[in-house]
Amino acid sequence: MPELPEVEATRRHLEPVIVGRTIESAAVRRPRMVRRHERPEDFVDRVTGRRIESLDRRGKFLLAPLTGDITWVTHLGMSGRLSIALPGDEEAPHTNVVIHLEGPIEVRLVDPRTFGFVAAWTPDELETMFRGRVGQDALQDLPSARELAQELAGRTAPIKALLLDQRVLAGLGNIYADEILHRAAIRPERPGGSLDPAEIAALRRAIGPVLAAGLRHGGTSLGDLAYLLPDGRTGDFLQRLAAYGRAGEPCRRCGGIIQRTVIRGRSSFWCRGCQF
DNA sequence: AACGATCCCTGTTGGC
DNA sequence: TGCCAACAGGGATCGT
Repeated sequence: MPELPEVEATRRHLEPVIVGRTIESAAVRRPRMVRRHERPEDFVDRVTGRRIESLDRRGKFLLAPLTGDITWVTHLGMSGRLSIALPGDEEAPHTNVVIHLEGPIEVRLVDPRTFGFVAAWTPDELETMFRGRVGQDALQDLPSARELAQELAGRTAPIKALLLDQRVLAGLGNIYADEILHRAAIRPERPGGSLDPAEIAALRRAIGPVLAAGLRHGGTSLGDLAYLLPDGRTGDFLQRLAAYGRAGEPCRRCGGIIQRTVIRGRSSFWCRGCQF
């Protein structure tokens, strides 16, 4: 499922192809995929005729500023995928939004579970939507250990839940949160405020390498809902996971058995032997 | 304010 | 073998 590394892999794949091109039209096949607009047509109207100035990312959001102060925003949800195609290419099932660019080429949003979405926002709307909802990017703008300590101070929620909270840190999802906690040797159910400075430092140090490894291996793929790179390759990071999905298997670090517990309704995998 | 539960959605999985 | 309930999860929303 697309977390920060998968979204960044998508960004890097699309950027050289779509930046500088003008959006000629857009088609919304699943109205639900357009969020924060009164009508799906409002999204279409807002993006049509504008040129893509860049392709950026914040957390799991892809941001494409367009000429005329509108930003095309895309979130992949949990099963979303963006691909480049030529008009006439066979469409994958669940192709829910198609952006037609000059060329002509198409950007297709395929998303079976429709948890993803697109929107087109003004700078004010973007600011309003992100303020209080999306924190600093976990890869490009990682907060210092001191800043993290301030975020965690006094918090009673499990550190796992806080890592998933996009306001604390933007970009982590269930898989990478578990991997980061394993690398940092911290149990997921520990109250955020119970972490001492050394543990917070270890947690912070674990974030970069885990995300970089995910990015290096092309993202994580899970079964048939596999995250697919835009050109169709599957990532091989799944086989390299240390904790996620490995309940009952031996820990690669200490040989202990990986446990599965449910935190905030989400599966959490951790090692009883080396996470404290 | 912080926290936890619930809901949305559909393809896959696992148990009988 | 076949069927169906359970499961997966990011983010919005709501109740406490």
